[in-house]
Amino acid sequence: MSKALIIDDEQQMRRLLRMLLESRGYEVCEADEGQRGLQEAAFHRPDVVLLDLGLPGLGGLEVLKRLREWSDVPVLILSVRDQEATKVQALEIGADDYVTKPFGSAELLARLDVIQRRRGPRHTPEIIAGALKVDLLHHEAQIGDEALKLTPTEFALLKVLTEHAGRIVTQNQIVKQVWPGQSSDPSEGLRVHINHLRKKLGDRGVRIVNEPGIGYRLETE
Amino acid sequence: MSKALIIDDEQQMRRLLRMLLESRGYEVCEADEGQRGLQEAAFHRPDVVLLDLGLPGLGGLEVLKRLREWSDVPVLILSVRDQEATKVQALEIGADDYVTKPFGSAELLARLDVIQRRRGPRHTPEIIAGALKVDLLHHEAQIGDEALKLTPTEFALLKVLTEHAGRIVTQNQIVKQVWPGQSSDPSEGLRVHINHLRKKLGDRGVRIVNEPGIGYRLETE
DNA sequence: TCTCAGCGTGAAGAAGCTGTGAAGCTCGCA
DNA sequence: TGCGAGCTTCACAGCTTCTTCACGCTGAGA
Repeated sequence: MSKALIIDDEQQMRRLLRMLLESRGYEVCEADEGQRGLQEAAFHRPDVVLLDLGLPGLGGLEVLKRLREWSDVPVLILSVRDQEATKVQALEIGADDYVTKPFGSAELLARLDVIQRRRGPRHTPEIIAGALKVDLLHHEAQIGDEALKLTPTEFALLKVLTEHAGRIVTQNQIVKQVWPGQSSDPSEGLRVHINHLRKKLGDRGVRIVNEPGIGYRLETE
Repeated sequence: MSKALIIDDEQQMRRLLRMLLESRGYEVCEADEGQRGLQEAAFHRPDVVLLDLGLPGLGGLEVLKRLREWSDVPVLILSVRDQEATKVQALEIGADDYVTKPFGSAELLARLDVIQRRRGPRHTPEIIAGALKVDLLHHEAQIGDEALKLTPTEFALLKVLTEHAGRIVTQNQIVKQVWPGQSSDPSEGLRVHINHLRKKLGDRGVRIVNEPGIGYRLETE
């Protein structure tokens, strides 16, 4: 699942974009101002950034320039300005696309797909913790050179734990990510899946530790 | 120096584009019709393609689709049509950008730079995995010396699996690549085509393994 | 020692997914 | 118009995975 960062000062627009992106399965974070946008980008490591040009304070182009100093993340510019010079400038600084408001939602989503697709097929997103490697693109996990055969739920569970390896993840956080949009409480089933996962991890230097009353923590040697 | 291929039926437009591109230092080749465009692409191996949608005969979208079967070359669509549905379709099939005529020349050049910035073209018209060879240019597949007689859908399916041979490809990824720009859900039919493909592969050291709830994996000996 | 909340574990039914044959549909072609 | 190849849809059996339940264990607190 991809993470998107919206940097736009208009709340209306942020809400619209959030709805659009979430309907596509994106995980969304927002910033209403340039400086904060850069912080969010550094913290959340989004897979794609939607950047408004007309920001107060630190302008959109300036944000883009600073972002490009340390990140290759695909950036789509949103702007009311339809002047060619502005577009060219943004694209030259390192934007991946430039869409003028108002825009069609389907086109926006399609262009988002394109700029992420273009990132290069060789780059496979993966999380590593000790000897454990979780390959998000191929839905595969392995310890050392040995592949783990996991069911979809077990994989999602391991992913959450590995993302925060070494730190406690609360049951609430786990349940929210593994069973999104669930109304009934699956924390009963969580125990069962933790059990299965532990068996499959075996005794190979990766273990799941319970923190009573709080949640679980993934430990590696 | 980059090579650019222009596929457009209007001579006026071709001349304009050629001037523009050559002023930027591109080496330019042209085609006035879709079929010829594909031949030129295979022969000259351009670094970027400018494709007009309104081609007579083989339409622009069809050209794009066929090109994408064996090449990752960046493609910029030029069109007089400004309808969102058309744009979305083109982008989903594999276009890298979509510019409506009339366009600003500086913007066009900037967008050309962008789409070349990221991707290294795949100029390998065949994929090999174990005893299996998939020839993308000629639409042929063979195991050992024995040719497989495949339908277009089966070929596309085998192509996706072979590109990631040994690794899981999710149903989502498969569907996106085999049925690009499809709105209805063909994952029902996916099972059927997998079934056909398995029968044609037979027992010759190449098999398709299901990973329940996730996708499929091509295994070779 | 008793009680109780939280956790681990096995088992079984429910729910969902896959393989497969067959029927219906579309489209190009003669 | 009829034909055939290929694609899609449907139904259903068999299998995998998920959920639920029951029960035992442990450690903290009274």
